Amino acid sequence: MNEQLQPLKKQTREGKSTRSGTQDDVVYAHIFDAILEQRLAPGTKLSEEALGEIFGVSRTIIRRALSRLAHEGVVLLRPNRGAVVASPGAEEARQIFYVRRMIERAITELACKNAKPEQIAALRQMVIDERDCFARGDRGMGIRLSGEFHLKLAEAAGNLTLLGFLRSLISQTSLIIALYESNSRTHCSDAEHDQVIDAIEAGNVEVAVDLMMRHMDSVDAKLNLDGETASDDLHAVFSHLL
Amino acid sequence: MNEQLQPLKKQTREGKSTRSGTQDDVVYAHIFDAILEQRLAPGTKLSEEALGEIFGVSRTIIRRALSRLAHEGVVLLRPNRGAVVASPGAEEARQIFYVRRMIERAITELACKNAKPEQIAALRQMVIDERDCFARGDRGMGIRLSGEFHLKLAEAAGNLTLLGFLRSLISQTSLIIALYESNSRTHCSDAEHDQVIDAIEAGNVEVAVDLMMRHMDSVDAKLNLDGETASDDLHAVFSHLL
DNA sequence: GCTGATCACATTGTGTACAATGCAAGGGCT
DNA sequence: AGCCCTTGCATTGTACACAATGTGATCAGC
Repeated sequence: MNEQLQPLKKQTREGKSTRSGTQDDVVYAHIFDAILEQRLAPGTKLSEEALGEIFGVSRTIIRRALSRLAHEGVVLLRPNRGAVVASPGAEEARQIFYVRRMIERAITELACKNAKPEQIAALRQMVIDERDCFARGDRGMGIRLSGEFHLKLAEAAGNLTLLGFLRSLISQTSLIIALYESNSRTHCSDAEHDQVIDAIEAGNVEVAVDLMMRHMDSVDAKLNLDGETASDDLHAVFSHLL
Repeated sequence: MNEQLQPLKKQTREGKSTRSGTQDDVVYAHIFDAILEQRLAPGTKLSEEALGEIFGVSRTIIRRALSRLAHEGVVLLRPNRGAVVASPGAEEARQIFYVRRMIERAITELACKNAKPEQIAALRQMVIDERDCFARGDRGMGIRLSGEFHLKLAEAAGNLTLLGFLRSLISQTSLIIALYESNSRTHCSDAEHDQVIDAIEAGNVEVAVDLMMRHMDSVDAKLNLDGETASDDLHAVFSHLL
């Protein structure tokens, strides 16, 4: 998925990001994907020079990308110490899930009111893509597509602020899932996504919210935040107060 | 509070921000304050070079500060076109208030459970400071102190994610208040803040949440988002599709 | 032998120069 | 006279060089 390490000098690939140019979007996306796909373990140091050499850009670009990632909570930026992949502890994870649940509830309610038919169609397509991805066994991509489904839903809700918040939440949630997932089963079971769409299309707010909440339940039911997380947790503790 | 426009070269003032060095914090705070105090009108172009000369730092610092401000929604960063002070439209403002109401409800609930006595004491002190500020007629400072009260409350709630979100929301809310406020009366009436603290200290969740929601009501009751906002709104429209 | 400080290296923070892009004014053409 | 193209300027985007800071190792002292 990311074997091209050429200079990628003037890649005009059009991302839908709101940022400045184009290059930092690419770098940002690559690092982000790498984290979600667990090719970058939490606590890993992200050297600016090394990344710059890898992507063929200067540290300026890397720095911007890291800054964005830090603001979204998937990277920890320590002054004069460099950046590391964030490693949220169990308590932090619980807090993030608490907020996400709240946001998702609001989004579901709003989506019932405001979702347009074309947006619902797009959502259904996303579920299909997601299913394909899981069928192919592409784990990292699956996590990301699950996230994008929820983002699309937030888009349909029509509240830009909520959309922005959810983007940040999903980034961190994905990281947490990658960290604490106990069962290797599907993460967001596509059936649940489908059911939510049905309820939204029918405009049934009560059912839609209930389904979404159950969906959230099933997500963090797959995590074992309570128990000890073996060496990972210990390592996380150390890198945390470091 | 911000009259010093000397080079401020090596100011070692220790901010509690999570960012990198120290300088961009200062620049960030100054620009932010200027926006809240309406010394920078919405739509105003924020030239990097000009700001750099004003603050005696290079464009690098300015750029970082603008990036932060953009991420918080008080500045709009247009690729290759520079940065301008954000000018949220009425609908955008309504969405922001909707989300803020939701977040504040959650924070109030959590604060009832988790607030420690020392934090409550700090909150009471903030109300006093706030009152002083309004008594002195310092409008911009008053708006910011009102915001900091809510932030302190979020801190007491003990959820870092909510705290981060509220920070962003307050920034934008303050901007909106500065834009759409109709009455020149007090913004967050300190009496309301005091009542909320009372309820939280008593651990009465129902009352606390109810008071907070009334507080929110009284805040956006002072805004006239519905009617035409005279020339300001028109100007906003133009700078928006620009 | 272990603890302590000092020095060298590596990495990040900042400033500046150059390149690219967008905008505006002026002139030529229709 | 109006429209379009070209050219020049202003501003942002990027890269690089220097300065500051943190880290680790070596060595002296207890």
